[in-house]
Amino acid sequence: MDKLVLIDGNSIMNRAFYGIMGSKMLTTKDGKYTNAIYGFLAIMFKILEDIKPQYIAVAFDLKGPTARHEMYKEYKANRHGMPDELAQQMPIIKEILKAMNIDIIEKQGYEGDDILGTLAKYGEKQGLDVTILSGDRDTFQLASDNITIRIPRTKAGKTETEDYNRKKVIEEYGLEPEQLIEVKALQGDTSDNIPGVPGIGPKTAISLIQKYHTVDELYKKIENGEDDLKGKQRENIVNNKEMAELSRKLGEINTHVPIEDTLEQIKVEEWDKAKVLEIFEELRFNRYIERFNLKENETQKTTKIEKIDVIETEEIPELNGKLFYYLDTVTSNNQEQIIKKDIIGISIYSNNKNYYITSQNLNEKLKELFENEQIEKYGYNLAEDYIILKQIGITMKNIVYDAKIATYILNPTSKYDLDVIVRDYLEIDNDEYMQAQGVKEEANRQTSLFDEGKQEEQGNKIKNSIYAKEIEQLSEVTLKKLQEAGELELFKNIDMPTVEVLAEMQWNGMYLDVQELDDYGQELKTRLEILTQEIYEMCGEEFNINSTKQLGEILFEKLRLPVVKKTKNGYSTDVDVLEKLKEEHPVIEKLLEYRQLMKLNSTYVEGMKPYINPKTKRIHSFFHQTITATGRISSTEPNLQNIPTRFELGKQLRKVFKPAEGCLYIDADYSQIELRVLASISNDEHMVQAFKHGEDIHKQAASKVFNIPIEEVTKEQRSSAKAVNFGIVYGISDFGLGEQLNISRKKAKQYIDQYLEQYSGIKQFMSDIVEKAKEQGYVETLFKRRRYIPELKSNNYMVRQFGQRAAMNTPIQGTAADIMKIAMLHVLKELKEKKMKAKIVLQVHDEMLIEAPLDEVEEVKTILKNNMENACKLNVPLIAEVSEATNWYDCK
DNA sequence: AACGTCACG
DNA sequence: ACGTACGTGACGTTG
Repeated sequence: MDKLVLIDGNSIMNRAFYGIMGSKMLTTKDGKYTNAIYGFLAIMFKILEDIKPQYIAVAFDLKGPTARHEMYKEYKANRHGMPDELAQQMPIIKEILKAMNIDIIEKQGYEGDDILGTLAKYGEKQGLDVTILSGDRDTFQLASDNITIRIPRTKAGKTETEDYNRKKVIEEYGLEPEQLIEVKALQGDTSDNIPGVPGIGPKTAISLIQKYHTVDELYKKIENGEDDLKGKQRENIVNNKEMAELSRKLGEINTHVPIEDTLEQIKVEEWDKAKVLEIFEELRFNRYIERFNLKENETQKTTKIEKIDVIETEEIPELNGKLFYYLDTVTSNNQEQIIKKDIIGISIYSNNKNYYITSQNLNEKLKELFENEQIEKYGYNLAEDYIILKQIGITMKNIVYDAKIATYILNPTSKYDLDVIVRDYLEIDNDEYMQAQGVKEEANRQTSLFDEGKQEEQGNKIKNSIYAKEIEQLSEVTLKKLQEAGELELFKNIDMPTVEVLAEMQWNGMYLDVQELDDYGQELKTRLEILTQEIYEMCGEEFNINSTKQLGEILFEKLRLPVVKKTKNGYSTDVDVLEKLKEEHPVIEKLLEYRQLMKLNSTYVEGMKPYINPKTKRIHSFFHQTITATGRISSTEPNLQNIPTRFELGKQLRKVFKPAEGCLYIDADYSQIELRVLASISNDEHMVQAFKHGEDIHKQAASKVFNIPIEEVTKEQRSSAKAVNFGIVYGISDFGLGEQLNISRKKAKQYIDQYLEQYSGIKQFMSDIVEKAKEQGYVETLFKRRRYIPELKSNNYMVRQFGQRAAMNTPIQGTAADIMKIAMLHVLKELKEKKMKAKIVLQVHDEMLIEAPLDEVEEVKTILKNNMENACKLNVPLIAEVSEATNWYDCK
């Protein structure tokens, strides 16, 4: 029997988009998304292989209302349009299908489902065996003996499929496929916003239809009093007859769409191979190009995967001054380690050969390699290696190239798993690479029977050797690209040296007094107990205060407080809302305090404890250099960059962070660094003057915004102007400023207009930078750090607006981040040169914290101040405020 | 896994 | 008519 495959284009694209997104977002060079296309094709090729159909067609939805919207204007009203990243992929998949001569069927006013249904029934009549590929279970109503619905299921990352024909539907639902329409009529469908009958879920709906067969019959029986329904349920069904009937119409797939396409047109044909190849090359779908031999006519550029031959040795090979390496590590359960990994070997790539070194005295070999200042180190994620080596007493020297950092600088808004960057920059698929090596492994297995562990060990050696080799290849490719982008200096002079600074910071860690932390936590917990009881009492019942859902119900339904703001799932109960409700009910104040204490206790007391290293009694946070879009550092496990400071109670926590015995903390803060950067790069006359003359910048802004002499500026006006200054840095919007200052949008707009009128240089800078960003597709910091902003090209207004703000903010935030990095590495350099014992222990964007022995305090203060203030030359002075104290709290 | 909330610069 | 300030990370709840 001939076979017909019908694909629901939108639903499969959706599945593919969300399915592949989690693991790794596929993109082309210029940042276009391709993950949905890739996934769609994977699913389609699979079904073509399985079924080998003679006929195939793909249905897509067109934009615009359908017959269902006419019946019910709320239909799919809860759907927000597909995300831009997906929408961009739709025209491309259609182009590919065209090149494959696969018929695309779209029909204005009809949904994909209707087209599929019509074709399926038509095909069945023509005596074909039909398979519908869809991610949507609604299509089950189409199942018959000759029509099968195939549903892809993602199970633990793997895509499996499940087939539903008439028999399977009856097994699972106990109903004929057509009866599922009746079920949906009662049950409704939240995803399509089909109402159904309130209070009836899937279980009840199915059992009702099993008993009454159809909605029509159900209501007939009720009219005749022949039903055996009771109570609330009967009432609901009776009262919602119209809804049920409407829902039935909405849920039924129309199998009578006027479609002109003939069987002849949907016949499977040969591809236009040249065209398909062209598109696949652009998308860099090398896997598919190979699989379908699309290059057969071209000069056989045999992308034959070479075999990796690993030379196992105890000796260090000839290196030519460069070490391309990848450490072989195993997880350690030694809780005293900062990074719980132990080195068991090292893969080295040199002179086109792969070496794997393991020996009785591996550590000695490693020391010889890594402490040798003559050998340049090339690797991946060296900050981690730095610590792992440090744990066995080795200090890595001459760090030159980190593939993670290089690719981060080339594009700070993507992912940097080694396998991903290898695919992006070398066009190598490591899975395939490994598999190709597996053949050798397979052969091994037959000659001698190794145990499982040995096999795995062998696999790891090969894998690590592939990595070591790829690091060499990556360095060639990315250094060239960095040069082309004008980012090589940034890479060499700023970001690479920063690797060591951050690794040192993690290694040093911050000491904290556990006893004091515990006492602090105890006080919080005692107070929380009391608050909890008080809140229960004032609300007249016990509930989970941490649940916004439950809290919302209590506040806005039980206590009938006015609803200030909504979230997409219900009532908002955030601080802004609670602050506005303070006068309405005494419980609000308690809630605000509860929230504050809860945060402090769970995040900062309990959350901190597990990270205290039992041996050093310190916290060794990770400082990530490749996370932010702007070049800032981020901190995790735990985040030490967001320890409370704005409110006194929270700030107290900083008292538990202390320097070691015989040491002091020296803390240095840049004053207004972002506004100074803005002044400098915009070269705005007034702002530059203000900073040159050491004026109060917010006060000056107030005098300009409110058009009054500087002496007459009130506290409130200064604080409003401060908010405007912040807003400017963020890429201002009248709404945002209004929200922040609790003033009308109109008023906020006045402030902004007045501000930009006065600071005309800033106004100019803002429009120039957006213009430039649109033109080039990226913005740059003073030190040439790039951020691509594809959002500017979006068809979505909101996304475009965001792109504009990012274009304005990134040069400012990013330049400030660059300056801080420079300052840090100069500070560390000087400390090292002078052989001082002082250590950098923390960076918080514009703040640097150093732990210094008493006798070094004065010198460290000078070093900090000098290096921070002279990190670079701007049109305005850079000011660093330095303080010292016996704990972090007292650093002012 | 996503959301709401809240901590920081 | 829509829904917004930039950049982060962690926690608890809920689906």
